[in-house]
Amino acid sequence: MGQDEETMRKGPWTEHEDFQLVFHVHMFGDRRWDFIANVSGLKRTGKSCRLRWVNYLNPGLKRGKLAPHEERLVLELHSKFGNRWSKIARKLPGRTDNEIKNYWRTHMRKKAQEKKRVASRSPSPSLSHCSSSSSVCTSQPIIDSMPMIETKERSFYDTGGVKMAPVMKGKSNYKNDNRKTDTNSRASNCSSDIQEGCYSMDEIWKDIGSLEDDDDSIKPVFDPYTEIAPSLTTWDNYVSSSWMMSGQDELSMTTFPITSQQFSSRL
DNA sequence: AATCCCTTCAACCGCCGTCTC
DNA sequence: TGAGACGGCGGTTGAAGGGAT
Repeated sequence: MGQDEETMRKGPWTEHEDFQLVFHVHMFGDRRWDFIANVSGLKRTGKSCRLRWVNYLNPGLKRGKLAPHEERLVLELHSKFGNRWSKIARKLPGRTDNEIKNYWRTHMRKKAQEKKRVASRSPSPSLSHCSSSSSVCTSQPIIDSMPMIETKERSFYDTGGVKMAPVMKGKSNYKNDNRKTDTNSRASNCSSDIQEGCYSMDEIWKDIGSLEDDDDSIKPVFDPYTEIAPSLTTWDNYVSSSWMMSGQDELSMTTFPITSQQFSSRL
């Protein structure tokens, strides 16, 4: 990799970075992450790009709480596969391994706490207790040595309704971005708009679509919604003809087909 | 109103398997 | 066939939100 480790950005992604990543995945497919990391001008590792895409930006992702049938499926599959999160995730379209892993940790911990509480209250040593609303009991230990912290009682399946916007959840997804200094852009108001889903990925995709309409020099090589990666031929043709790869390594923001200004004006 | 504590989840790390040369 | 590069996976961490006190 051409990028110096120390110049690599870490931490939360900004809207602009997301936009860049989405654009480049749209162009090149979701396979060659190191290439995308270099070409996009993002100071991120290929790994980081992949993770952001897989766990957050992929348009095929479902957002919000797991449906009851999904919860049951997770329980069933976990009893079958254990902590093979990616394997479990594959059975739940639109859900990521990270999401399921987090779900398992938080909800199983709750369930374990509840179990513990019930056990300590009831003199009965019965171990057949299952969470009141759960129809599935796992046959193996619930938690892998999870620390038990006594908390307020709450039902394991306390769904409480989905109150988050499709993409922007309760808290901002752009923790350390520079919108505070960019007072003119729509992004500058984003944090207050977040509850209303200020700028969802749908919108980003829409924008990318309209950009392509505007400028016929930018053509996707695959349809992100079909998740078909570009063929190698297309890829190579594209690379050799569209980008001036002579400088290699660094196709920086100057070659990014959308300028920062255009980007902010679209926000 | 201020502070504390708990919960959530995005993102990082390290390891391992696969691919490419 | 071996080495290096890369991608995928599971475990873990830490920032931020929000409820409780």
